[in-house]
Amino acid sequence: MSEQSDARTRFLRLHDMLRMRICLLDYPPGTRLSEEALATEFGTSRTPLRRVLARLEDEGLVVSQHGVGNIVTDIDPGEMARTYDLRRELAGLVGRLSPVPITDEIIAKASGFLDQGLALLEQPDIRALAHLNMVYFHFGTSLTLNEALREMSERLYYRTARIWLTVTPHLNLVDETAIFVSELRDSLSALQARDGQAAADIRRAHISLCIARMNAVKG
Amino acid sequence: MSEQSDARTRFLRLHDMLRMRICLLDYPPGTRLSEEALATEFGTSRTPLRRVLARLEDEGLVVSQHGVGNIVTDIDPGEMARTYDLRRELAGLVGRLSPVPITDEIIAKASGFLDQGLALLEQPDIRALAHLNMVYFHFGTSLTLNEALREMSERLYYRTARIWLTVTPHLNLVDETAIFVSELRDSLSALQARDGQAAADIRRAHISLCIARMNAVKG
DNA sequence: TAGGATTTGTGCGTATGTATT
DNA sequence: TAATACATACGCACAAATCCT
Repeated sequence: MSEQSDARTRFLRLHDMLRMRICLLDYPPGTRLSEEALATEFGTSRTPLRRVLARLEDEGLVVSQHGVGNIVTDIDPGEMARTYDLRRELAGLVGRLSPVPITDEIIAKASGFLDQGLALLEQPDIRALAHLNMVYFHFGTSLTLNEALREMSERLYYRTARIWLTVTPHLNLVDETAIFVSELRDSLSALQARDGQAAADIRRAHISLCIARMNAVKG
Repeated sequence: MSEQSDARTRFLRLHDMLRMRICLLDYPPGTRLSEEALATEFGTSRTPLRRVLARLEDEGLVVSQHGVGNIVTDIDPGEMARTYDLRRELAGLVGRLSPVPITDEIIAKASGFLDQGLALLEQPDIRALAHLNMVYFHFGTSLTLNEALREMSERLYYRTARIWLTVTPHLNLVDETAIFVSELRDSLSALQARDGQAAADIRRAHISLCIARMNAVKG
């Protein structure tokens, strides 16, 4: 079985939680993450938390300064734009490097995402939209067997996830939801045609469009 | 100035040293890296070393098992092949995503690498070749301003650096050196023409050829 | 400028897990 | 199976750095 050691399980859980809080802006840029406060909250000592914060620092989500604190990093628009450029290219590669065969199970998952997206259209919620986008992104990377491509894509996703949430309030939430739903619909169509490359190209195109919308807000 | 805190400087130094030892096969796969032994060697306690080992684990170079040790990871040929596939694509992207203008200084550096390569032809040395390859790789990634692309490329480089060293003994060292020198020569020519995309394409092509040579050994 | 409050970094003793005898 | 040896994981006390008064 895929038993995990207790320590590793806790590490992964804490890392996921903190990363989620950062990416959903529960901890906006500049927030100080106190080791002692978090240790108290999670019922551990500082030591395991320091391991988690170290990884978040490696991932570029916090910076740790001796005598100051663990500070959630700021979002540099220029760097975010360049990171999106790379994410766009990686999204296309998912269809070309070791793509998985499209199974009925995959199509069912895509169909499920579309249902959830349609539900969000009825009852728009930026936080739920961000969460669905995150889960859908993982689904997208699961369509390649190239482990390195998956890892890099996800790493970059979490580094840029926040910028979308900060910009969307300036856009129209309903519009953004509709755009996302149309992506889900296009993606499902491509997968139903058993065309993984087309599905990847659709995600690639939508990243391009997302970049354009964010640039429009900036300008 | 770019002052670094003492702790961070030490962390980076230890991380570089251990990563180098792993990638140059001073620590072959399966080696156990004892926290206490390393702490004694570097004159620290185990705590800072655990931070370094944690990062090496995040990078996929070691796995840490409670009660067992920090073990240098094994090299899975299939995963290495897929990682090389991605490295090849990223090498091409360096020429397209935020490429730096080619300056005389850059050309001078490339010229210096060629000189060092030629010196290695006179006196072949697999270890020196591996080291020059590493420095040249960093030079290659410095030709893009896209930070994420640089980071991902380097991360993947260190993950695959070992497979080349394990395969080369089965190839001909002089031949491999000559191939590398020809890459340096082609790269210099492209840069002298101020064509960064051509330089990136050359690196991309050489990664393809390297994959082919390694596959030939395997078969 | 100096000093105290607060934070992260370090060192070490102990708990916990693993492998071997 | 149990006991022993030895490894990493953890918690805590203290050192070092920073900030504010």
